[in-house]
This record gives sequence, C-alpha cells and structure tokens, in this order.
Amino acid sequence: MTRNAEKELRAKDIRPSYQRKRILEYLWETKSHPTADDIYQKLHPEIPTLSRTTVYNTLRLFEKHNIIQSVVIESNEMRFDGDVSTHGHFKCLDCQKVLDIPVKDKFKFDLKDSIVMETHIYFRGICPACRKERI
Amino acid sequence: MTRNAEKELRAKDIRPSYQRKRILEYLWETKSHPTADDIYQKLHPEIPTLSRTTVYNTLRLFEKHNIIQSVVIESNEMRFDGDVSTHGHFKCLDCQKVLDIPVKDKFKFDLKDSIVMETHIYFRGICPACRKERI
DNA sequence: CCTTTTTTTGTATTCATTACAATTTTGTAT
DNA sequence: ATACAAAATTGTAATGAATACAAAAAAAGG
Repeated sequence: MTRNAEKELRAKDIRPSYQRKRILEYLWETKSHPTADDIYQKLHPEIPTLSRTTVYNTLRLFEKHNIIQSVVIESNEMRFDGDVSTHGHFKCLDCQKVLDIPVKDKFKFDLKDSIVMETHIYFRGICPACRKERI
Repeated sequence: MTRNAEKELRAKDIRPSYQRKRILEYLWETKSHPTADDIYQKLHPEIPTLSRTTVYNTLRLFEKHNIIQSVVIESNEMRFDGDVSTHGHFKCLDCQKVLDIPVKDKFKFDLKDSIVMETHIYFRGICPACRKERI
C-alpha cells in the first residue's frame, strides 16, 4: 500500500502544492527522523527554488494537523517523523541516529485528573550496530 | 533529611563554590523544573555578581556528573531537575508548568542489543488545575 | 606572600527557528 | 482567456537559547 500524499493532504483541507507533497512523501519514505535542514538539503537539488522557510512552514502546518509529529530529544534539534502512531525512539550517542522503538500498550498512567494529549518516550544509549563495532 | 550540597559536591570531586552550592540547593528545593535563565533570575538578587555563563557552565558540569538531569520537552527550552531518579514529566499546554509523574517499573523494553543509558518519558496536555479552571 | 590552578565573569558568536514583507502561484468569477 | 483576490512560497532580517573565548577574580598549595 503506497499512500497518496495529494489525497491525504486534500482530506485535511491542505492544498497539495508540489513542495508540500514532496516533503510529506520524503517523510513517509525515510525512517531517519530528519531535521528541517536535512529535508531542505535532500529536496533542494530536486526543487531548486525551495526555501528553508517553506520547509519550516510546511512542517509546522503538518504537525498542527497531525500529519507528522516532531521528535525532540536534544534541545537544539527538532526532528520530524511521518509516522504519527505512538511509538518510542532511541537515539544512539555514537552514530547520532534515531531509531524507532515499538512500544506496547502497557502505558496506563494514573493521570486521571489530567488530559493527556501526547505521550513521548525515548531512550539514549548505544545502538546495536555501534555496540558491535566496539567489539 | 536535608541534603548537604557541599558534601555531595565534594563527594563528586567538584569544588563547592558558593555559586555551585546555591544552584544545586535551588534545584533541590524547587519542583518547577526551571530553565537556566529562571535559575539566573532567581539567584541573581542574592548573588549580584552571578553571570548567566556560570549558571550554564554549572548546569552542564552537574549534568555530566549525574547530579542533576536536563528535561527537554520543547526544542527551544532546556529545563533542569535536581531529582535524577527515573520519573516522567507532564507539561501543561495551558499554564506551561512541568509536573513530575511517578512512573512504575513497567518499563521492560526489548532493547536487548542496545545499551540503554537514559530513559525519558513525558506527556503533554492539560494539568488538573487548568482543567478545573475550564469548568 | 607568591605562583599556579581553578572558577567566574562579560562579551562575542553560533545556529536553529521564527517574523515579516515582497513575490509568485493558484483559484474563482467575470 | 483575463482580471482579481486569496494563498503559498521565497529571501532576508530578527530572535533567543546556548556556547566559545579570553580576561579577571578567587582559591589552593607551597
């Protein structure tokens, strides 16, 4: 099942401009949790007129509409994830990569007097690949 | 049990200067998860010569020695917590406060091939107080 | 004291993100 | 098609938290 960016944007009443479609498609096809600048660097060759501001605007728009989610692990970098389902992240302190972690539904917190709108879980450590390299 | 900042710093081979002691004591006595600037604003009247750089340096030093932990929820604000035990946080999107959330030991993640050094859990939503106000 | 090391401080810099205004593109009605 | 209005994109300027750096001050150890 290949998702249709144009359709899904229209469904949220967002005009499917070329830039928006490509940004969304890129977030769907990568699992690297890119930063806004990563996305700009990746798409700039293909869309020469693309501006960083458009990338930032678009990401903010998408997040507001729950089409993507932002992943904040370091205070100086905002990463983006095309998968909005609740899942955890693992940041490797060696290679700096951010990996997805399946998180079961064991999350029943006693926050009965609060309204929980978002749940974020992440770990920091050494990923399997880097661990192997260390022998 | 009142903890002794001077002692605990010495135990970690950190010279207990007045600035360092007061920063640590302040983090112990507050549960507000202040930013570096919050800490500066709070201690500045009492220590007129205090500089923001000292606050930043000290916080980084403390975190490296696992005396405090940083709490990153928004990408543009780093907060600090004098409680280094594993616990969750809840950020209220109304009043912006960050509250502690006790987190049981139900966290057994299948990360067997990784080395997990830090676990972070936080929620975003509306806190009990703000929820009541909304009636 | 005097010298060396450590800590603190103020200023300058960095860098991701946002603000803003101008330009371009798109949608709609004539 | 053409003109007009609305929306999206763009480039530049501004913001602001965090860091770099070097000088001044304080502390340690003879």
